[in-house]
Amino acid sequence: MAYHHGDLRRAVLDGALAAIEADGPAALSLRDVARRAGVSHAAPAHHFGDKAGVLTAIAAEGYDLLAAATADALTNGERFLDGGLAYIRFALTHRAHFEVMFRPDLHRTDDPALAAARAAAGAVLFDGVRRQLGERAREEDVIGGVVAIWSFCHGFATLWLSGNLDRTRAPEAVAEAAVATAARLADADAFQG
Amino acid sequence: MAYHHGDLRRAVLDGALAAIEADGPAALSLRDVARRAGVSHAAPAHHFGDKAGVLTAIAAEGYDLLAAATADALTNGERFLDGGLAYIRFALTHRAHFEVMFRPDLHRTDDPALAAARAAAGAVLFDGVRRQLGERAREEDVIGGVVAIWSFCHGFATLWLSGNLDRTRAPEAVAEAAVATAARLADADAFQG
DNA sequence: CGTTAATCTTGACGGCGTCCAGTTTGGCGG
DNA sequence: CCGCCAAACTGGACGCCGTCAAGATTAACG
Repeated sequence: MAYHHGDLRRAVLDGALAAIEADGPAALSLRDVARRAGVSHAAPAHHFGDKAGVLTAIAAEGYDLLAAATADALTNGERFLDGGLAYIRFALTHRAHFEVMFRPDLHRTDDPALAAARAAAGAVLFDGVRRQLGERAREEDVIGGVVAIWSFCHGFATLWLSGNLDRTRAPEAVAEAAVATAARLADADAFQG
Repeated sequence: MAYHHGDLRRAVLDGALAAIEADGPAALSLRDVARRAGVSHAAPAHHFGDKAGVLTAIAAEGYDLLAAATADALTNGERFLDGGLAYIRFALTHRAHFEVMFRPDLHRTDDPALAAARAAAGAVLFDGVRRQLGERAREEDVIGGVVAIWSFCHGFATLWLSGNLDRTRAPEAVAEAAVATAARLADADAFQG
């Protein structure tokens, strides 16, 4: 085994992601990750400083991936919901990233790289909604739209990942059906009882 | 210090809840909880068997509290959304419970008491939606309504708790504004681009 | 080719969850 | 009122963890 690993940083991230995917973020052990990477138990700390550093890097990477995944759908998607479906698809296919990103107690929220990645991903969301609503849309409506679609998609993804939704149908189909139902209920003034 | 604590079970739960509220579930230490309860480090295990046992009990208690909190609003609420606002309010005021309930990797998901509490809370949600839609509602629509309102409210609560939403306004106001915006967008066929 | 900085190792420390054998205590049958 | 049993709790041990400090190894560059 070479003294220098080559790309230990990447290896630690990948090992941590695999471990989180398997057993959740709580069960992550840096020593185990180091062991699997064929490296001493203290090596990871040299690249990330800290366990929180590893999770911070994962969260930042997650925001980058999320921004890339949603950017297309939100700029080119035909429907308001297409960006949302991309969000859901990201959460389900990058479960480990997703679970770390929205757990502030696990990482250093003041990390500059993380803050930048988060801000960029947020900008993608806002711009996409603004574009859907047209340039003359009131800022108030943009915010409302962002909160609405973000909350729905985030909640759906979280509930799906935590096993609270019926998984016999495809997630996209379930989500679309829910939105369609909600739209019909809104039309029928069901929200006002 | 008396050899018998009196109600150590409750003391452990309360101590754990306080610790989770302060630093998140990942930072929970049974030894620390025992210390604060004035009891030996191995005492909690005698009541819960396990750290996962403590978290399982917290999750079950959370589902009971959630069911109670939403039952009123969903049966007596005038609007479809009232139950949802109760859900959000529960999440924000019982943050520790909420954060454990939806993290299956932290507790024993096959625990009978937990499964029963979860099923009861789910039944409250389903019945509330069914009542809002009328007895003649198709099961398909009930499911769609449940997924829609549950996803939105759960996502909103999660995003709020993780610090991703603007907290200068009251959560209920932000949530209602988002729903109103989404309803108008649905009316305007904005979902279809 | 030598020096310097980055990379990694080794060992130590305290804290953690969990198991185990032993101690104390409340409560119940007599 | 007493003795006894089961429940509650203690104290210590074990292995694993994250983190720190000091030293060994290597890559890169003048």
